[in-house]
Amino acid sequence: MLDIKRVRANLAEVKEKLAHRNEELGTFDHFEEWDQKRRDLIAKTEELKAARNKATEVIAVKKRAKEDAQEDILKMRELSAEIKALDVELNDIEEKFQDMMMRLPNIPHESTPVGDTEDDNVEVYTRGDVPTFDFEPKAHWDIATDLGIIDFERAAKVTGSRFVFYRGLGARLERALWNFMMDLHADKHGYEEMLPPYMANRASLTGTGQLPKFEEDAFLIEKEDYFLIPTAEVPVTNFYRDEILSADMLPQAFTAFSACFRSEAGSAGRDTRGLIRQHQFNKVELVRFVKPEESYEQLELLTSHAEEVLTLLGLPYRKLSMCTADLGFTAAKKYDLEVWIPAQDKFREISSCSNFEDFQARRAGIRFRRDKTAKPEYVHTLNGSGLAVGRTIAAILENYQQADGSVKIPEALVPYMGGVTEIKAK
RNA sequence: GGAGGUAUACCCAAGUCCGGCUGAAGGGAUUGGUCUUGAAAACCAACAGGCGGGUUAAACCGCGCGGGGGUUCGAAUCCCUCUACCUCCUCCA
Repeated sequence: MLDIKRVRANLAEVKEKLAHRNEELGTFDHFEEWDQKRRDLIAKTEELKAARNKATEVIAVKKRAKEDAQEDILKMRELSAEIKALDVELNDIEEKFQDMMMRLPNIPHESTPVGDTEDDNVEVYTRGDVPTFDFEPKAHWDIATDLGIIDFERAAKVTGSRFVFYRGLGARLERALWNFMMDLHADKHGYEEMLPPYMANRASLTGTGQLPKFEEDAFLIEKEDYFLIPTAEVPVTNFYRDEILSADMLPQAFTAFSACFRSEAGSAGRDTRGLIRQHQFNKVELVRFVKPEESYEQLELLTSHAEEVLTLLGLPYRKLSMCTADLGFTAAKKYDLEVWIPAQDKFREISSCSNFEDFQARRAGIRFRRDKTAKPEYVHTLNGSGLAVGRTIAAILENYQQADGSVKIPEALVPYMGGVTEIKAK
């Protein structure tokens, strides 16, 4: 959520900055009107409540002295009714106002390129060598199916479309990958390992920004009103919801493996084949809680941690600075890492690393104190995929495929594969 | 799933039956001070933080006893509801 005072004081500037986002701004046009009405009502009700508090004291004193207070009580009856009516009015405007604020996207950082479409994303650099093949490279779904390590058809039977079975060395490769990633982040990059719940409540999804605007993207367990997490970002960021941390706890970094669940509403027909867009996929997530003044250097750091996974796996990738139109709802700045997918002859997103500044912290109430007597301030939160495991499998299968249909295992993974160096057809 | 219990400030805890000098006793922790070569102990003092309105800043005002709603002139206290935790039974990886 945006800081209401900041929006009020810089309304024209905020409008200008949000205009470059590819987002619906809903009822934002009413900001001034509703903000004023809301504050007027607050002033009025609080004035009456102050009067009520005084009058109540008078009655209490009379009652204690066994005097008659009937006249005061009758007057108070009217006053209370008036307060009640105004409170209803206030709650109504408050609800509309809060809902409007919760549906406003974050303000882009000044270093975020301004743009209108994804074509305006800025390439920061490309790393690694795009492989050349002296044969026609196959798509990963064909490679995997031919090797018998992934079964799309039976998953469709057992569950439905956009689900998958990994089997044999495919399942092993998936497990090897997330173990490799978790070890790298926990042992080398200094993240604390975390294993979160795979369901989260409404307050948590609101805290990280999936709700109220994007409810249709999530799977809901109606009976409990729990959501299947779309990313470990949700439970891990909300770990500190409604808490005040001490400054010496910052920066704090967590890495979490989880399954992720997305309804992919609105993506019908896109990436229908293969591992790129599944309803359930595994991901290793990186989350950082930091002081405001260091969040941009922390974004570079976090992004470099995600990049190192790609580097160690020998996968060619490029780093994009996402423009205002492609930022996502919650981010002030975002880097996407895109891995080379040979059969598609293009780079595809495999990691998103974002600085949310205080946008999530404000929604989730995550604060810190610089010292014992200081006022609490909002932390800045960041996260990034380190990496999406399914898409990494797709990239490995395609980039490491051989003419005979076998796939070499990247060196860094061999120890995690029990020494297996290639996957061959049986 | 069944039966019962609990939720008060950083922690512990009184108050709830019987609504009103309790926005909250008491203890611990913490912070500052006295004493001491230093520390401990002892003693003195401060200690609801937070959110919202308001203000250049203050003052000031409102909210607040797990969350939400209700009754009442007035709610920590009465009623409803939700949530979390605890005990016992049942079931279960």
